[in-house]
Amino acid sequence: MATIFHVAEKAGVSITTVSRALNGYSDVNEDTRRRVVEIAGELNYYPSAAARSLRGKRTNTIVFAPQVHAHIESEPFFKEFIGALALACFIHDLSLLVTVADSPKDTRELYRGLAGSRRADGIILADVEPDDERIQLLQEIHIPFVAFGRTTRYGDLTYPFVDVDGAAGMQALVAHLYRQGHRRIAYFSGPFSTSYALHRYSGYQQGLRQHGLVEDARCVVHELQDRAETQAAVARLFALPRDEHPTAIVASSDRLALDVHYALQAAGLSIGRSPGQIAVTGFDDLPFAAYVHPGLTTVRQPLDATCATLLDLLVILIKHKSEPIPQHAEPGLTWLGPQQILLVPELVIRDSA
Amino acid sequence: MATIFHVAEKAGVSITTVSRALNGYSDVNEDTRRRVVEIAGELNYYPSAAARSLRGKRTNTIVFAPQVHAHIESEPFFKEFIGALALACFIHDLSLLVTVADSPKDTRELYRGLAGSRRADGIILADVEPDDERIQLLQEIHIPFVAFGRTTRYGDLTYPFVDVDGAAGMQALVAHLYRQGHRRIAYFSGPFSTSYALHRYSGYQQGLRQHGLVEDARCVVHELQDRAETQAAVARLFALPRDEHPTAIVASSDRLALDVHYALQAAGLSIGRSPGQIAVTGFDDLPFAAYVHPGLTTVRQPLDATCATLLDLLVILIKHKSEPIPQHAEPGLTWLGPQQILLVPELVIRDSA
DNA sequence: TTGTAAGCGTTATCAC
DNA sequence: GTGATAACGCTTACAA
Repeated sequence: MATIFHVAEKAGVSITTVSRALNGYSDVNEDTRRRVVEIAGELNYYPSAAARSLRGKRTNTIVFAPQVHAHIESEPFFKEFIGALALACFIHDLSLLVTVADSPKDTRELYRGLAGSRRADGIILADVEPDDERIQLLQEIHIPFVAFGRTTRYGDLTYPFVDVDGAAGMQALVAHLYRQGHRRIAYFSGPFSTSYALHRYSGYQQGLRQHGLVEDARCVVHELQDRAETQAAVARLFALPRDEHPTAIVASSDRLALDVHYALQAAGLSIGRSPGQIAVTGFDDLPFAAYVHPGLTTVRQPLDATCATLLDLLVILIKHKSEPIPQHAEPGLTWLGPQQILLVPELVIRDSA
Repeated sequence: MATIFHVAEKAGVSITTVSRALNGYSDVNEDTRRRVVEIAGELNYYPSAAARSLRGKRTNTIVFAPQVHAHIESEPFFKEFIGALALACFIHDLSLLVTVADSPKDTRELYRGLAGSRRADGIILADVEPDDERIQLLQEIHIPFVAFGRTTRYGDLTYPFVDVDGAAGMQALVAHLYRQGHRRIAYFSGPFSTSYALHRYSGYQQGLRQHGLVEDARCVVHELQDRAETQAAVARLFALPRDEHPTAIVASSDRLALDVHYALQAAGLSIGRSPGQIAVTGFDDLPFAAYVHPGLTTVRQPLDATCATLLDLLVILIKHKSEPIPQHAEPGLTWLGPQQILLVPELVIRDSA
């Protein structure tokens, strides 16, 4: 494998000159540079990543470290996320390292290891929990990071994040349902272990309030874990007196909406916008949302924009370490605080609601 | 950030001793080792990955390098794949680097760069094409790799791969349909740019032959690109004389099966196993397959086993570089050649067929 | 059982 | 414009 020495030798110059020629320094004779570049090509020379990171302080690598393995397995959304992130990294000419840890303890160990071994310049966090202890850990460790998602205390605990405004998305959904004539709107949610679940729920509540509707505890179900529980919840809903049946069910995610979908069909209820049908909505706009029948009305997370923004932020943090971040204006983007960006999701209306 | 020097200093020993103590060498006094380990813990010391790779010849990193960006975006399967691979890497204590390249030319450049910069010990290939030029490139470059999927000439061009037996899966599907009484079985396929598409199709043909059925060119559609094309193809199918209508449609992937699903419903045709309904099958068993209604009968790719096997193979290749691979027997696993493994997929029967 | 020292392939600092 | 040379943090002969 060719090293800088081989190139230097063949070009008849010193390694210093090779390094400078290849790294675009100005104080190199143009002829020399051309020769060096050409020979580097012939020899198939690429600088050793290890030597570079050892010498310089950059690895040009960032880590995507989702919290729990369970998510990577079961939450289809995070698969989408990795794909978009890989693309964004490619654009930024960064390598993407993907790690998984099973338990919170492993996670701590993982982060410490990542920082200690200087394997990466920065970390992208996901699955942020309402009171995520990783934030503090990373701040202690002193490694640049950007989270996808907010803790509940993001106000005091100042740290960089990008989040999609789940509350706004849910409000748009409720407004849409209201316009369609719905007055009894149920809400189904998965576990509240991540904070986006909380935001989405509060968006639903705000949406109701904005239209003068009152939340009915019997129509709100939290912590739904699997399809069986969802089926039971749907059954309870339609065991209510007939005039108290909800006409729409808002699910906290597309995944859950599918379960609702299934449960309704199993219960012999029809899904859609026509009178007599039950409206169903999701959140995320996963690929299958367009494919189920009827097509799922949902809220699209701007995945590419999210990943691009995450990386933009992270790259700045890595470069300037502690300089303030310039807050530029851009449509669909709100600054909640320094380095704290909120993106607006988009309502996607299909036939289910 | 703590280095080996800090640990050595605080422990009152030389850096050699620290290195040996931490790397589990036998010729270190037990007391010394304990002290070193303890101090390393206190100081939060982790060896620098860069220094390690520079000195030793290992990076403990492998790359997942799917061919084309388009796949990462549009082929849901590869998202699943990354998740499973990340987990397998975690188990092997390896870091997983994910890269994407847009064009074949970029891919060449990417691989050369990966090898040249010694960023990783090995590569996992995916999206293998019938006559994939990357195989030869990687062999020239001399970097250990294992492919997920076969070229058509895998017999002569000896290279390591793991593949799921698509032909066997399709045969099982056809056999299942035959048992259900189907005699006119259509086949819909996406582009033949990857070789698994070819294998699946030939499995369909073999399946027909095994049951004395004859392939009807009018019921076989290839190179389906999007939903519109699929809809048109379905329309053509049912524009045939009534007694020549197929009673089942075998799709080459779950993704395509969803399009078929959609097209049939749009055409007012019902999907399922009852008389008068059209049977539909997929391939992959993506998460949504269980969620669509009716549940999609399909073939499950053993994803975890695939990734585990890929890594087992790759790790051996990295370690022994050129030693022969021991071919151990295991259920559901066939050795096609040295370092060439075929895994058997599993029929998953739901309500769509 | 422990320490000394060489070297992995870069880039940055200085001198020429 | 160019070239020695030190340093980055580690592992591994070799010496003690």
